Order: sequence, then structure tokens, then C-alpha cells
Amino acid sequence: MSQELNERSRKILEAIIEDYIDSAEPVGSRAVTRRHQMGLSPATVRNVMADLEEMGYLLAPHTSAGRIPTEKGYRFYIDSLLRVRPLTLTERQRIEQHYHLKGRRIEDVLQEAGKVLSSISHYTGLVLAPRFTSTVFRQIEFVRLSEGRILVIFVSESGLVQNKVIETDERLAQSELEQMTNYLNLTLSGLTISEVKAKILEEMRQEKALYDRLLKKALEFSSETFGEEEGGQVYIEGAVNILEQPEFTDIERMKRLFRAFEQKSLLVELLDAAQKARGVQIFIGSESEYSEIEGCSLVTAAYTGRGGNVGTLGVIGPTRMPYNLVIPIVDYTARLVSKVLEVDS
Amino acid sequence: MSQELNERSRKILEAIIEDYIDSAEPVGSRAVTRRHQMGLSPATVRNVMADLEEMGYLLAPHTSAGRIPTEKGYRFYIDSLLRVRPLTLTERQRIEQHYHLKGRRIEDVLQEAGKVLSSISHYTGLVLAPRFTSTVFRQIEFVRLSEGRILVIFVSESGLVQNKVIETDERLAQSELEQMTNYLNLTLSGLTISEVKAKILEEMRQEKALYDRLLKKALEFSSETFGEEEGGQVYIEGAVNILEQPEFTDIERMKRLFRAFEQKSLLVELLDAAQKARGVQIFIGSESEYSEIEGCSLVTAAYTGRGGNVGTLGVIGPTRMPYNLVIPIVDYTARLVSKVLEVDS
DNA sequence: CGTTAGCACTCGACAATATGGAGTGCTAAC
DNA sequence: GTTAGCACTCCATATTGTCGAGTGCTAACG
Repeated sequence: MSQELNERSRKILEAIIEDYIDSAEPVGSRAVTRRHQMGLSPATVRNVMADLEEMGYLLAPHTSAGRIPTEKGYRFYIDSLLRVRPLTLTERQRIEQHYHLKGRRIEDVLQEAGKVLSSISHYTGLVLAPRFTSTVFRQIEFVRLSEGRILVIFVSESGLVQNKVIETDERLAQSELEQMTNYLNLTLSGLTISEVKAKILEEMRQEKALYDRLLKKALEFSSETFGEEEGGQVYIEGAVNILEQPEFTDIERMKRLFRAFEQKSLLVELLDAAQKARGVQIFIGSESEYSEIEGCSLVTAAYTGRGGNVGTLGVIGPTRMPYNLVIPIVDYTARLVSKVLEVDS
Repeated sequence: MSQELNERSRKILEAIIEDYIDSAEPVGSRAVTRRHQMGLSPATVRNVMADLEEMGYLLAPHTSAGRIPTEKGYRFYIDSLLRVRPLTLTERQRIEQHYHLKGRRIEDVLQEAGKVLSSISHYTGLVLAPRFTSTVFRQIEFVRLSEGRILVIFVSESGLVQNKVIETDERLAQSELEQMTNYLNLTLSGLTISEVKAKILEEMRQEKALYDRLLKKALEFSSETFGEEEGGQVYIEGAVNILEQPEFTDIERMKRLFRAFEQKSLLVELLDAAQKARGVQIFIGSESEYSEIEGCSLVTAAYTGRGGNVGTLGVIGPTRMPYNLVIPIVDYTARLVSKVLEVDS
């Protein structure tokens, strides 16, 4: 049964999937022969289609409708049939022009990337910001906010700024804070956050009977600052775009998806998983056990900073998606963002 | 024609509006007499309803349906009929419990406020963050990112952190940056941003033939930093909540609203306008000429910081909204946020 | 033996039609 | 001024019929 597909079946499967991507409607045998003249009669195509259905690549919504691809069908299409179309010059330019602005903060670059992805693909753009822990320490500042509340500002090598409020009983003058700042900046500069954590722990252990109150406090503070794992920040841009797709006339489905957007954690997980890989990756809806994004696909690519892959960006849309267009868009954007980040740091 | 409404008409109008808020369906004369026994027959109520329709408070979607309130009806209801129900103790506690966490950044407090607003009201929570310009300067820091790119970090009195990248041809050592920092922190501390701007301009003019290169550079930088008006940051929480409302089964309408959410500028405008007022304000949909939020209402209240009203928060939902519940929620949240911010600073 | 024409059949989409119920406005009586 | 009664309107819903697209099967064909 599950033998290889011969050339003809593959051609027909490809035709059906591409027609379906275009039209969002079940594709009949007739339509296949008409739009892609391949010297076959509808009847023959029907036979092949029946086989493809048997093998699980296609699915008929009801007896007398055409066929639509199953996820297995899409998967096969993506892995074996798809030929991506390289971007034209104007397309590349259209993407590029958004990155020429000077003096951009990283956050702005990432958000802009999301917007561009969404506006060019007509789906929803996703960008997972670099993990706090994967960045390199550059500078720390303490600002006394009020009695017992101190604002910690932390700048990474690449210019990401994080801040956090910590509380303390101790009364510290601004000048004392400055001393602490100097000490920490000297000690920690150039380390990754993971290394920073380790270093702090080590210092704290080593100097158990800490003679210097300020030093002790400084270590405590930074321990508190770097202790918690930040849940990755994710930019979701153009969420409404996706609603233009006919699959989202189903309101319930739409709500599920938007709940997932609002919660973010699911997307973070998916994007995080995709970060390890090289090149463009494609998740198909329920391959990922999350019912919220049923019927959707993610096309993602990691972008690089100083320390290899630091974040992920991509597009989410219906599984019925022109992958041959979206893939190069995502790919190119990832390269572009990588370039911008690398130049910056 | 447009004479005063007598007691009876007002009672009936109130009953209709409240029933409609409950049911989201046109209210008939029968229903009014049944649910609020007021010693009148349906026929009499019908007569009154006809009058109310004539006067523009009600509207019949079609010949043989009940009546629904017009915007004029809602407006009258809100201004003259509504009695808000004070929050119960448990409700207050339910709101409060989200603000007990220590060591919160302002951004977190505001976002949390939005979430609470949305989850308690079942609509969408909105919070307009304090305007950059309305905050008080506390501290500035420069961090050299790379050749010619400098990260400026600015902390307001209340602990808001903003950052920005500026570019320069000049090569500046970190030590020089520190000098600049000291100078600016000394000069500008305690001023509002508007005052900071003025001050910088003045200094620049006064010391036209600036002897000190660094000082000049410092002023230039801060001028660049504070020059641009930041578009107010707005938190939109629980946008999906609003979709549970029956008025948003209309997909087109929903899309319009979500586009407005995505764009934010419209909301910023509305919230900004509401910031001047004291107490709870209510905008009714098309009173505001923006078709995107047609059929929606905003219930807002300004919250205060050090300098009077610094931001606005509220709820957006369908005009058919239980104002008597939502108003105290918004009111109480605004007070709470104000308290948190004032304590902090 | 693979391919194709022909045909009966299935099913959804859509329009036309009927039915019921909720609610109204009007009129006449109280 | 209030109310019962009644004819009327209109929507919502279900029912039915029709049309077209598409299928699977079978038999014929090269």
C-alpha cells in the first residue's frame, strides 16, 4: 500500500495542493486536468486521487466534493515537491527598506521585522526576542527609587535594556549604589548571563564571611536580578491579517487562535523549539499537539547574534499557505535581522 | 415634542435599557410588564414606548420586534437614570489582590491593571501609560554600544525606564560619557521633561560659543533624546474577551475593532482626551466620530501620579454594557493604581 | 493493461415556500 | 387615561425542491 509515489501521482498531488492553496476550495479531478494540462482525462486523475486518498495524502470532505490535502499531504509536499521561488529584486528591496533607519533599538528592529513579515506575507508575523540568558553582560546600574526600592537597569552587549525593581530593608545612599555598580561592572563585564549567574554564586560562596557589607549587598542584588528566568518576549504583528483568510470565518477557531496569541506562552514554546535549527523550519498545525493552532502552520527561521542563534522569527498562517513565497520571505528577513544585530554589537 | 420625560416614561426607559443590557435582544412591551411589575398593561407600555421612540431614545429594528436603546437613550440613561452599585468587599478584594506584589515595575503594574480590568469586567482593559513628557527627570545614562552608536537610558522619578539609540560621528570614551552623565544628572535632576527640554534649549543658546566640547555634545545628545514626542504607550488586555459578546458575531465589525486595537493610535487619542477629566468618563461609540469603535463604549478614569493626572485606564466593550458594574470597577482600579504610583515615587 | 467515456448516484449550496411566534399599532370599550 | 382585542407585520426556522459539481464503478477501447 504505502509504496513510493510515482512521478504521475506526485505531479497530481502537487497540482491539487497548489490549486487548493490558491482557491481554498476542494479540488476536483476536472479542475486538475483543466488547469494543468498533463494529457490525462479526469477519470484517470480520479483513479489516482482515490489512491492518494487511500494513502492518506488527500481527503474528501464529503462524497461529492473534490479533495483537499491532509497534513500528511502538506508535509510530503513541503519535503519533496516544493520548489521555493527566490525573491525578486523588488521584493528584496521592499523588505530591506525597513531596516535602513538609523539609531534603532533592538526592540524596534525586531518589532519592525514582525511588521514587515506580516505585511509582506499577509499573515501574522512573529518574532521571539533573544533570551535574556543568551545575552552578554555589559553594564548594570542601580537607581534608588524610594525608601527600600531600587531599580536595577541592565544592559546587554547588544543594547538590550532590561529593568527590574528589587526591595531591600537596608538604607543605601546613591553613592553606595555607585560603588556597587562599579564593582559589578568590573567583575561581570563580558560574561554571558549564565556565566554571570555562576560567577555570582561562586563569589558568594567563596567570600562566605563577607567582610564588606556593600559587596555582599551587591552580590545579593545581582543574584536577585539574574535569578529569575525571563519568559521570552515575543512580538506578534498583524494578527488581524490572518482573519482575511477564509478558514477563519469560523469564529470559534479564530477565538482559539487569538487566545493563544494573547497568552503568548504557546508561541514562545514553539519559537523556542525552532531556534535550535538551521534554516527555515515549518511546523504544521497539529503536528505540535496544540489544538489552539489547529489548521495553522508556522514558518520560522532563527536569526543570529553574537552567540549563534539567539532568536526566532517567522510567520503563522493557515496550513493552506503559499510556502514557496513565504519561505523565502522568512529566510531573507532572518538573514537581514542577523546582519543588523551583528553589525550593532 | 422634546419635553421632559415624566416619571413613568423614565421608569420604562430604564427598564427597557436594563433588560436589553441583560439580554442583548429587543425588548417588547410584554417583557417590560412581566419583569418589572409596575401596574401597567402591555398596551400602556406600548404607548409610552412609541413616544420614547418618537423622541429618539428607542429604536425598533423592524416592525414587529421589541425596542432597543439608541445612543441618545444610553446617554440619557447614563446621565440621569443610572445608579452605580458600589463594589462589594469581595469584589474589592478580588481587584486588590493583584496589587500586593512587591518590587513591581510601573509597566508591570499598569499591565496588570489592564488584565484585572478585563478579567473582572469581561470586556477589554485599556491602560494608557504616563506620557514621557509628564514625568519628572531622575537620571540619565549613556552606554557606548559600538563605533558611533550610543544607548541612552533615561529613568523618570517614578521609575519608568526609557531607552534610545543615538548616533554620532564623534569618538567618545566611556569615561567621557560618564562625565557627560554627571553633568546632565546634576543639571536636570528634578525637572519635568518639558522643563528639561526648555532648559537644554536655553543652555544651548546661552553658551553659543561652547568652550567645552563634551558639554556641547551632552546637550546635543539630550536634545536628541528628549526631542521626539513619544506616542503614548497603551496596554490592551483581554481583547479576546470582547468577542464573547453577541454583537461581535459580525465578523466585519470585529475586524474593524481589532484593527483599531492593532493600530493603537485611535485608542491613545481617546484615552488621552479622557485624561483631563476627573472621575469616571464614558464615551459612547459614534459620539467620537470614529467608525472603528461604532457600537462600543469606553468607560475610563484618569489615574494620578505626582503631577496630577498622568494616565488613563478603562474598559472598552459594547455600548450595551452593565455600566452600573463597570463604572465602579474602573473607578476603584484607577484609585488603586494612583495609590500604588504615589507610594512608589 | 492502463486509460477513458459514460452513467448513476451523492451531497452541499441555494432558493423558494410554508409555519409559528413575538410584537406592534389601532380602535373601541372601560 | 388605561386596557383588551384584533389584524397585521416581520423575522426565524424548518421544509422542500432544484442545480451543479464531483465521485465511483463499469465497460469499452487502443
